[in-house]
Amino acid sequence: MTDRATDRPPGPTTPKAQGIAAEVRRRIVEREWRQGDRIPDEADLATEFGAARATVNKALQLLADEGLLDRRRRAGTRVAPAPIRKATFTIPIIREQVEQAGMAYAHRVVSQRLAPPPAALAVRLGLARDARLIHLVTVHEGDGRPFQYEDRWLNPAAEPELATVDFRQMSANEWLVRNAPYLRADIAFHAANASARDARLLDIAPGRAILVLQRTTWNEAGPITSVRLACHPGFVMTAEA
Amino acid sequence: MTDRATDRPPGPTTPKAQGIAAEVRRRIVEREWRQGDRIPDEADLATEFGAARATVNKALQLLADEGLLDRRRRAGTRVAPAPIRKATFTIPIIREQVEQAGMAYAHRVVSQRLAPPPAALAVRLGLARDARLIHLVTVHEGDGRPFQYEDRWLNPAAEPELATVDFRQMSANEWLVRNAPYLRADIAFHAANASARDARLLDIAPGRAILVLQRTTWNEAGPITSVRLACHPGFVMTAEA
DNA sequence: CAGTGGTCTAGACCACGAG
DNA sequence: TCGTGGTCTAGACCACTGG
Repeated sequence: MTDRATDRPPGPTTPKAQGIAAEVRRRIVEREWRQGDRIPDEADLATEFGAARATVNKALQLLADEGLLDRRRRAGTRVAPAPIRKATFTIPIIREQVEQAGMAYAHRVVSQRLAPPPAALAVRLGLARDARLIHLVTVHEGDGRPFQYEDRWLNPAAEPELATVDFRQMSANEWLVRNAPYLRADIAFHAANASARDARLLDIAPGRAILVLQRTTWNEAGPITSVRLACHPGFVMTAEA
Repeated sequence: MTDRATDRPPGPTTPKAQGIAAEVRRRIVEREWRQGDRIPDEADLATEFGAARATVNKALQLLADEGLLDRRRRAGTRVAPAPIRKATFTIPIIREQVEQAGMAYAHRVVSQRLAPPPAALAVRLGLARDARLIHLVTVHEGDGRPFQYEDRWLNPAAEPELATVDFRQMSANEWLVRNAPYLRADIAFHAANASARDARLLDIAPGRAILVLQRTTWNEAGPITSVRLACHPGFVMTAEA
């Protein structure tokens, strides 16, 4: 009997590991196993569920990734005392964001020029003060009205093709998403009162609250790009967990 | 030769699957395999890397989760044409957030009373208009100054213990994180100009831009809580990817 | 219909770290 | 020191879907 299915009569299409994870999750949510409790080890659970240990391992790792379990060698597996929950959101292509909202997308380049990085940026990116970067300001529009505007620095040293791209054809946002896989990204967002410049480019009153995203991406050759993205008032970012 | 180590002389401590993932990632980032290209199937890669197919499978699933690969039965594995990248952030206990910033934490309950949900909330949560909820307004302070304030609705029908908790002892935020594992959560955030009430409770000028989080969590019995969290100006939320 | 990924099993060795 | 999770292997069957 080398096959899992031979001893499971109807066999629903739900993978076994997910079923085990769901059952363990239920026991936690319904307090059958309480915060801090140690739960049976993988071998015991494998017996209970009639599964191989590898399958139980997969299920428990899922729950550990969710933050519901703490797993440590020798110490066993415990229900996390204060589950650290994570939420994930997608980094979209702005054009698709606009189009999914049912609006016609357009973007226009406000300015583009070669320039050395400002001091603060040079420090943050770990670049020399005299590095040659592309400074690009772009407005993304939906139905002809400003939707987001980005103030972006691009580093051709990390991504040589950047020097040859025409950003009027395809926005830097989209070009990068499609062509420049990154290894690491830092993201931060905060609220800000629109500056005079923000207000002008987004066509809103100064002082309006806007959501601002700062994102920097890196590959093995160094920082690719760092961008400040100012969103139109009313923009809502959603996530799930 | 049933052991992986016997045929790998030095064997660094990096798990094999991660090493394979790193190598495939490198080939993608460096354009050896281009967006849309089909890559060798699992069996071939297993041969190339001298690993079992299950190990290769694990590595490729990692990359698929990162959004770098598209995998489909029969069609094979391809480099994602427009990698959908995700970022994750942690849902913290506010007290720990404050303390990690080096401030003394305190919280105070502004108001607490039983009340039926407002119409909009009832719809959003799928509750009857006459449901009995706890409406709780709390201010979280760092070094005696307002840090965040929350306007929260709690549903004892989904979490009976809620009815007996003294939220002056432990904030609802912390009690929930520690005691009420949830199955699903919706999160949204946006920027807002502080209303008169926001301004009063956060001790700031009206109109200041604040970051607002809306979060609703659910368990199998229904919605547990829905909260509007208003953060002090200057608050920055960070994420990684 | 047949190739490819998805999943499971049984067995094994290893690394870590609590006791 | 030794129990527990971490990982790998070889083999197997299945589910899906492109050609």
